[in-house]
Amino acid sequence: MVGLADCNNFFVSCERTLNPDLENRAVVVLSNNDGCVVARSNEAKRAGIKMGQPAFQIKDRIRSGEIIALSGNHLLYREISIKVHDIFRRYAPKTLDYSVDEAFLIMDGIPDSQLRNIGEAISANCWDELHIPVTIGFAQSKTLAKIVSESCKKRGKRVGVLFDAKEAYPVMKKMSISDLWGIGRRLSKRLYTSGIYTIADFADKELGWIRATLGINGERSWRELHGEHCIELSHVQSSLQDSVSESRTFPEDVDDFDYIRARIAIYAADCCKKLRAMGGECKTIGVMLQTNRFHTERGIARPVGSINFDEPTSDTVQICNAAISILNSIFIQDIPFKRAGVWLSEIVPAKSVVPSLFDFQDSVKDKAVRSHLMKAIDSINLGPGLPVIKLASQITQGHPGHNDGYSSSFQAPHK
DNA sequence: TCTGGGGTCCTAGGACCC
DNA sequence: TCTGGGGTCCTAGGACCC
Repeated sequence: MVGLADCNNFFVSCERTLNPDLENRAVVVLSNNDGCVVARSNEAKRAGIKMGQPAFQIKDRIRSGEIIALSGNHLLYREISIKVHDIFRRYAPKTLDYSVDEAFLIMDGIPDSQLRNIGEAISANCWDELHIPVTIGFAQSKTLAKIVSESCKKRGKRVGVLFDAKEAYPVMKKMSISDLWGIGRRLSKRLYTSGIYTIADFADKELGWIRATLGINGERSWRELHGEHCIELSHVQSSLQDSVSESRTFPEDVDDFDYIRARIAIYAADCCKKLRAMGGECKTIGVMLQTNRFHTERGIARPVGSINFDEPTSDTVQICNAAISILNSIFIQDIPFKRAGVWLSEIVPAKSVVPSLFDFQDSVKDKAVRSHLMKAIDSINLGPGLPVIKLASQITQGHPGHNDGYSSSFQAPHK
């Protein structure tokens, strides 16, 4: 059996731990630039606020006090997330951290009769110690566990256990196909045209048709609904991610090259910090620019470029230089951009890096010195907030009206 | 006027190999 | 005029998740 432990309305619940006045109120948490809704309390859901809804569409209801809107505090969420996952680990033989607010509990070797009690204990501990409400569903597959936990939330229950896949049928009949894990907006639209509206409709369809229409992922979902365990989460089991990235939407369209160059340098440096923190080095770096996807009158542009390094690296100086040279090659004069980002991929463990056959003695030594330099920078910049040490290329004058925690880094020439 | 960010996986098509 | 078959690898794009 596998369990899905899921925090209810996670970001809002985190905010409530700091401010009890938010209890029983319609509360939403907003994305970067206070752009759109990324978390809702039950009261906000009942008030008709949609996930991802642009904040400007509800600004009157926010101003009137009917809805409380908060800017995200992601450092807080990460801190609480770690504690919640620690509690999960106390009770499950093995866990797979799936997201900030969710984990799968692999209950191998635990008698079925104990599952409900374990679930109750986890939920009670999360509430007593952290004041975070958690719902847990147990079933024969991850997909079914998701369905069980979802249905528990709707009924206001904390724990659900499903021993036989067939018992899920009445619930699946009431759930839209778009609520099935692995079926998003596009695929559900396609399925509607074939007369599949509920998860039960999907489970009733013959497997051959599913395989031909949706490929291997559809087949896996179908099998999971019938109680077969077949979705693996390879990426969460390894300590090394496949890629890291940093990107931001600007508050306004920008065609100022120097401004964008400074952003790119900052994102690249932040990616490097993440990369070193997880003990990796990357072989590839990419840079991406995007025009405003809502202003399509003049068409949209999404220039991207990437570079492969001869040797895996996590050196901020080298990676920032590469990022800026990519930017130089993809930047388009006089086109206003709304978003920019940097990603690092083909990540390998730092230990396993073998010096190239053509690495002469000096460059090996140089690499060792640089590695010490990066460690020193990371330890000085330890912790949240603005970096103390950075490359000159990361310094920017900021941009009017832009406050994302970076712009204040350069205030006066004498600094 | 105002619309997020960070990830993973699969597939189709092209290049290349013998 | 006629011009093979089977395999791997890489990449871009599309789909999904929270």
